[in-house]
Amino acid sequence: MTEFKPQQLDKKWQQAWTSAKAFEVDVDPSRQKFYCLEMFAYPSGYAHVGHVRNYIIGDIMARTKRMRGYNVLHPFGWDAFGLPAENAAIKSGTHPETSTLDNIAHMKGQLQRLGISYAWDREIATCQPEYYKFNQWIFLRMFERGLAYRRRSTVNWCPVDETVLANEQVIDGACWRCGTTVVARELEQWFFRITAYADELLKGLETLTAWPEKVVVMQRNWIGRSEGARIKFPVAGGGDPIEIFTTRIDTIYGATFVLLAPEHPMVDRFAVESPDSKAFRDKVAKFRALDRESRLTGAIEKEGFDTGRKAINPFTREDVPIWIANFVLAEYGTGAIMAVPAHDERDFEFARKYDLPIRIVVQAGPDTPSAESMTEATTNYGRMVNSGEWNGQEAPAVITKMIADAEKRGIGMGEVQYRLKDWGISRQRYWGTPIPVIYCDRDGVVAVPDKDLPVELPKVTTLTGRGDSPLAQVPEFVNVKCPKCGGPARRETDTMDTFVDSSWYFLRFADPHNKELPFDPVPAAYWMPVDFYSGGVEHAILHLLYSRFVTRVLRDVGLVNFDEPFKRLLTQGMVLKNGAVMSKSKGNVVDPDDMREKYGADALRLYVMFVAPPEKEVEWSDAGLEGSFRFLVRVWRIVDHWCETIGGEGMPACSDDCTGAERSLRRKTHDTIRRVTTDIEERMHLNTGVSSLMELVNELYAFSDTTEHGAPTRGEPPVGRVERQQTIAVLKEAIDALVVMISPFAPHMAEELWQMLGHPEALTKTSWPSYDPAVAKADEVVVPVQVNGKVRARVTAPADASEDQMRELALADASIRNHTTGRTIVKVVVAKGPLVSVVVR
RNA sequence: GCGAAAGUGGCGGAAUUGGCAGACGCGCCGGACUUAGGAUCCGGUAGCCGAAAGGCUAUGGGGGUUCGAGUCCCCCCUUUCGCACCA
Repeated sequence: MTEFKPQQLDKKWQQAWTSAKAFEVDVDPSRQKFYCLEMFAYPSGYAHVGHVRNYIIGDIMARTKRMRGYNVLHPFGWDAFGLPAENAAIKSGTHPETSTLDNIAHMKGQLQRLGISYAWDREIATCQPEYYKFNQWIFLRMFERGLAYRRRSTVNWCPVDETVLANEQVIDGACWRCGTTVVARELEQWFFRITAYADELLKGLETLTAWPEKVVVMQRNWIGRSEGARIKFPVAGGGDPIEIFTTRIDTIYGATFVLLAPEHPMVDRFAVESPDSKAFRDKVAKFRALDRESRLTGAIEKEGFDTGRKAINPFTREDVPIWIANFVLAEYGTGAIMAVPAHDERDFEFARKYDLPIRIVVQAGPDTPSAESMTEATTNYGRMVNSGEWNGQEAPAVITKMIADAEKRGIGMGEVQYRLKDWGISRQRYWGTPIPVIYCDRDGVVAVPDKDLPVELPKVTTLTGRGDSPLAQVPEFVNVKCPKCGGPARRETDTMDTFVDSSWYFLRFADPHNKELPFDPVPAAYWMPVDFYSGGVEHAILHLLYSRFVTRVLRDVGLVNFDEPFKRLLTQGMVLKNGAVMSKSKGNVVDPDDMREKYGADALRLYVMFVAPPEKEVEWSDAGLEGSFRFLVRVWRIVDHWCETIGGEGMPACSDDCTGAERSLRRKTHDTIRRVTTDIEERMHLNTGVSSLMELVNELYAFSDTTEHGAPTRGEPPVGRVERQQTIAVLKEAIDALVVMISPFAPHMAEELWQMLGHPEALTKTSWPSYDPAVAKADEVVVPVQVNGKVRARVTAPADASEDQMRELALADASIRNHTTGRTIVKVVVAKGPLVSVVVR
């Protein structure tokens, strides 16, 4: 009897794997590859069980696929740039690089102690010049293609902290740090033209059949494609016409006024031309401020005012008033809309408030409400009325015709609008990738030549969090010679959004040490795309959309030969403690190191997989962890009990000469192989995979009870011995399979047991057991028999019984006869399952 | 407000294609072993009626389709998540 000492086994086998380089891999075109990836980590300093759940999920997949014969790439890295490290530096004075590298070292240790099977030779950290050099390289390729460009844009600005805030850092319109109301500020910003790929990103979603539907829908909505028309409304009194965007040109005869966003360029002209331009301007200014706040805080009362000007509806040729409204968005469409109060809820609300005319032009139902009596807009498609020559036609068919008509008359055109906007990547921050651009008075915006990459981040020692970009305060960094003319020039001092770093790191893993290119196309073509990607659903849009975009850009650059980087996606649920997400500030963190010290890495791994399916949120339970530990001890004990008798090489294989109990154990073994394999590989239901293994263990205990020495008990258990060769063979088959299949979950224990069973080769080199359907097939089946939908009896039938045989057996059963005598049998259904259903009257 | 997902024992959860509801685990109850048991092994455990055999009721609520519904359809309730004036 040997004792299960998980802490010792953890160390022993982790060292063995490292020195054997068990998880390092190379390109091997003769073998099928499998790229298993978990979203890399922000090095916050410690990983709690919520984080490591994701890594364990990936590790189950990686370890299983390895034993299933695949050449498995399973790398890990660090999303090492970012605000928290910089903010910590402002507070504590520790340089972000120091704290980041310390954090990485600690977290790496945590993951290694959990036995996650990473190819650590491929580890990357985005804050290393060797990595971010290629952020810059990719930026330059995008710059060359016009996909990286500069323009003024409005940002969130905190006037007290004197810095730009990301949208997520604005809480109810105020700065998250000091509570000051955020103001809009115009800044020159770099953008990536993701909108150029909008249609492609949308279409590509259709190919992502192994992604959660939810994520696909979120991306689709985020891209927000809508087809419509751009229509010109001439302004009475001359000048440029107002262009509006609409998806409902079929309602244009009901457009009784036009609305402009407060930021619309024409507003300033109207203000100048207004009789009281000061009052006009004041009202606009109020709206502009209000509008910004409304978008940050949510809903706000619709307000507007009449400009006093008129536009001409190009279809009705009527004069319609032009108003300015706070709910019209400047950044969507043309920043101007035609208002159709009868058929748009928002326009209806606005028209009622300001007593503007309402005209019904679509008859959606049999009732015809009057404009005066209607209480809400009717937004459905329907038959057109009050629409001149178009009367009687119906949307959506008529929409194409009307757009064609508008095009013919030169007053408009069909147009597609997206909700998706270009990706602003400038950050007025220190801890990120410098944007590789130089500004020269003579040559303007000049790209840093490839040979000068990387533009290294200088070591700034005093970070205050105030003022503009910290890099602007480093003269040695800022002042350079223009690469074109050699004259004095200035470097760009903004850094890149860290989402740039994470939008291609999965490609770098294919070739992580390349000094010339982000990666060589050949290994990338072998390893990519990622076959299995898991991570938090919070990245459903940003990271995953950016990655899909950058992958396509690199395809157009010629580095990759596919469109979609992630074949299968799993969004794992969070681990809660006391009903809340774990966080340092809440003090409800479960530290994997504590759990591991108490129960060992395997029990923790097993518990986290057993408690619920990976997608689901779970509540942490110490008792549950204890239960998983007990199960491992139970496995240990039964294997230990038998290993002397069944272990070693050259043992006989199972034959057909089985007793009933042996048959039944073999059946269970093979059925378990089938279930566990599909649970892991196909369904990713790791919890039911574990429960199948538990059933097999229960069966092994029961089987052991039938042998002369009984099941193992604590104290002085007898070593399990049997004489019969077939019993030994059947036990060996079951126990070997059990140990291999439990190894993804409990790799340290499994390796030790495998060794105790006398196998000379490490488990990491072993093949997954194969499933024999003939063995798993039962000799006889229990057939439930229903009478009028209720199970009244169970009859035993041969496994290959015909429908007729089953029907006869069912009707002959005594208790079924009790339910059928004196009644008429209307129908007997024999269903697959099998199951017999009798209908009586 | 709109959209999506979910709701199953005391608890976490199973039920793969419309076919035996509650696998597996936690907890609880009992037995064995024991000086002892908070260890281990074995057994029981949805609720109600019944001595038992057996029966009845049960997958948020109400209807429906079907020989048969946790699963499909309609209405309602609750929870969670996403979007939130995108014209």
